[in-house]
Amino acid sequence: MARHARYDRKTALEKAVGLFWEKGYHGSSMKQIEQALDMRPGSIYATFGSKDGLFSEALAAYAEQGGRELAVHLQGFESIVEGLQDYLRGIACSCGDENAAPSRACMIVKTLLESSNTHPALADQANSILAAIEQSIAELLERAKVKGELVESVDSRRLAVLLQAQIMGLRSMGERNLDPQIMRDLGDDMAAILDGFRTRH
Amino acid sequence: MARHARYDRKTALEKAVGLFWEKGYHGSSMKQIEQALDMRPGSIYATFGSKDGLFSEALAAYAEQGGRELAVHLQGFESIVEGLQDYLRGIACSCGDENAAPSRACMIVKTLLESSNTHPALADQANSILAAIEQSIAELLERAKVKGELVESVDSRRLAVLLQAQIMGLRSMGERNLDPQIMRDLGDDMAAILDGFRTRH
DNA sequence: CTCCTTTTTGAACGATTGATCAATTACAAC
DNA sequence: GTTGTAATTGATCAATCGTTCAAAAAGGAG
Repeated sequence: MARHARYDRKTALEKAVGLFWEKGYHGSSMKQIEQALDMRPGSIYATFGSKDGLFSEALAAYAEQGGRELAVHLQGFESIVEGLQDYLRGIACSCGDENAAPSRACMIVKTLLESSNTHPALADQANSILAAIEQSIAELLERAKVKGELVESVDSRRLAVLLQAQIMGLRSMGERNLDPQIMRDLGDDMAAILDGFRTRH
Repeated sequence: MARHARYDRKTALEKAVGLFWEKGYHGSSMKQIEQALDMRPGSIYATFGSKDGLFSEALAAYAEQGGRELAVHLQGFESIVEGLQDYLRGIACSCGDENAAPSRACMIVKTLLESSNTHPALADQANSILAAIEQSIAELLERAKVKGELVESVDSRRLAVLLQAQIMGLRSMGERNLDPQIMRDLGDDMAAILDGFRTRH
């Protein structure tokens, strides 16, 4: 046997997520990456292959973590719909916090907009992730429908797209650094949109 | 007197908008800019000062054109609210067209997300433009309220933010290249949100 | 300790970045 | 045609880009 790696792959990836999420793909130079990961070029290339490879893995890690967070969040709610509504309000609130995260906007959307006409491989990856998220939301809504939380006429896929667009808009709006109260109101208003599809008791 | 400029400033700016809108700030190199504008570096720098200066002017031109398009669009409608609803549906439709525009997503939002943590000057400009658009929408909604199209309880500013977030989400979703019918449905659903604030006769 | 393997290092690579400027070209005035 | 002014050109700049690799360093096995 021989020397063991000084760097934990997972830890390094988390740091990469932080940098890429904050500055984007083109906005993060290898020099900044070396500093953020505290790794020298050779180690980075031996571990991740290329800047593209590192970014791709970072994006995947970001998406996975985001999915986990949503799942955990929903566990705290009896009602799926109320869980989703609170999720929207939570995003709106976190956009008020200063320095809570590297960026308020979603890294996946940032990647999609940055690379759609310059870096097809990254755009494809972002698109796949967004499609998967949409699918997850659609399944959640379908379950909510079966549970009787949503009216029978709801098209789960269609409502999922509407909901995903709300999240995109909300988090992009967060990048504007508006007054926290304005953001809270926006979160409430978006949550209220779902009320229009709920069953009343 | 002497030689007159071979290039029309306005025409050059339109071409710059096309390139920057498509590829973003970091994604557009001076070489590509030279090609797109059919101008050599010296002429570009003599006319616009720097890449930053050119981008800034291009972004302003984009915003102005967008504002004009909204105003023209609304002229075709008796009802302000119906005009806004049709505006949303129009965006959703144009996202279905292939190659209709350099990009489906909004150049202002692309700029905000790309530069918020890397290029403060550009981010500030994007933020100012978004604030101005929000203000315009708020004034439109206020007029609609006075006209009796919207219920008395509507907070124009707050609804303007919700509406702007819809546009952001809708156009970002457009970048996903979804089925045109899905996009049309999304446009309809977003337009329907406004119905909740309308007065019924 | 001596080997052997693996990881880390940091100098260096060619390519490309945004930007500059002296030389050239084109036009208007006289 | 000559002159004067302004615009255009394209080679060229230093800096930075992502990437490579030979050499050094760090452990486990014998």
